Amino acid sequence: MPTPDRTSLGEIVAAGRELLETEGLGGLTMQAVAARVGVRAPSLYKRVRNRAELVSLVAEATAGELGQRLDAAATGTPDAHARLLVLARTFRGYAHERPAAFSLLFTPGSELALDPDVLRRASASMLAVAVELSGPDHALDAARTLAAWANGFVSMELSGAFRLGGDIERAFEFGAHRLADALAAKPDFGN
Amino acid sequence: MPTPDRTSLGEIVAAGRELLETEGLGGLTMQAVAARVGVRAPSLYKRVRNRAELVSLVAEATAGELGQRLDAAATGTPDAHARLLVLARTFRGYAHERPAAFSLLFTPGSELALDPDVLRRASASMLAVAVELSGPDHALDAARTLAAWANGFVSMELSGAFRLGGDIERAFEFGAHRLADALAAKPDFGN
DNA sequence: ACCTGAACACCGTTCAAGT
DNA sequence: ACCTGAACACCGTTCAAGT
Repeated sequence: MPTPDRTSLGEIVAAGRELLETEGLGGLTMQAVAARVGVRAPSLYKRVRNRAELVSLVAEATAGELGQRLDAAATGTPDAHARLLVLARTFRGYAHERPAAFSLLFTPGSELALDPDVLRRASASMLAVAVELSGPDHALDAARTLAAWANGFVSMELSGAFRLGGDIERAFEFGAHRLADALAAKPDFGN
Repeated sequence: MPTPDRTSLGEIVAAGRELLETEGLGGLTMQAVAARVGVRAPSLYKRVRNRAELVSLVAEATAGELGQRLDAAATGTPDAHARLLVLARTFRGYAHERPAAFSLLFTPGSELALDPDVLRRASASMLAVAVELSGPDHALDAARTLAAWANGFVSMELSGAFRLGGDIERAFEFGAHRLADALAAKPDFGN
């Protein structure tokens, strides 16, 4: 005897994202998600294999949203040097807006199962600016340098690792400007 | 009626570090730690307030060890430019050696309670090389740029975020060399 | 075909009782 | 003074039984 669905995968993932941001990853429990969508915990297993898969879907949604923000920011800044600065600030702004989601996405060794296509789209704008700045030969190296710095800076900032005082805003701008200069194509001396 | 101690805080932290590396953070349970030191779980609460404190102590031990490695590597490389490269490679080497401990230490938003003194010592060698390279005015900014890049690079590497092929070794060396150049003091144009 | 209560294994943590 | 079993609240997950 078929029954009308009382929830959906989209609703479940949305509930997971809300709980992540309000209660932290520890508060993202199957029971809390179930309560939020008006169902009992065992019912979630009809849409999701287990909690790990749900957490991965939440992270994937975050990656997609971050990628859209970066794309939107890149559009309308034709100059590559200026665009790198805009991308860096947008990346950091998103992390401040959704710190828990950002932490989840960039936690090292997290065993997340993310769709490669979503990841590709999320990093496309950074790769594009790297191609323009440093030329095709070192584009991948340059993109990885940029992504590593931005990710590392915001991760350390969010975890309170910058404890020696000073102006964090200024440190970020310093890094962004120095990187934009450093990644620009240089004459090739053979390495 | 006093009883001879059957374990110690040092033994407990050591057991925690072993479990972290072999079983992951999820395998670092109070019961597993207790079993490893030959005691029952409730006894651990005589030495440690709760699991969160034990995890913080494990992370702190990691920070201390990493700092020692960096100090040892810095000693004996007087040239600042070369020393930055050595420090970066040592940092990455340690992360590869103890990936789970590294991940724990640098997980953003982890709520770890770390001794500020241990953290200061762990970052001292990076700060010193930044002072030498970029002068006192921008030393803190430069150190943060360097630490952010190194941390971000290794974090992304460990979480498998570099999925576009290419030579990761080369990307690391590229970043290290470009940063060493970029952080060197430049004439001050007023910003 | 979806939803549920009951059950299981496993956590962290507390505490009275042992020695 | 340390250690323990028992107990509690809370997880994730499975499954037979309901509709």
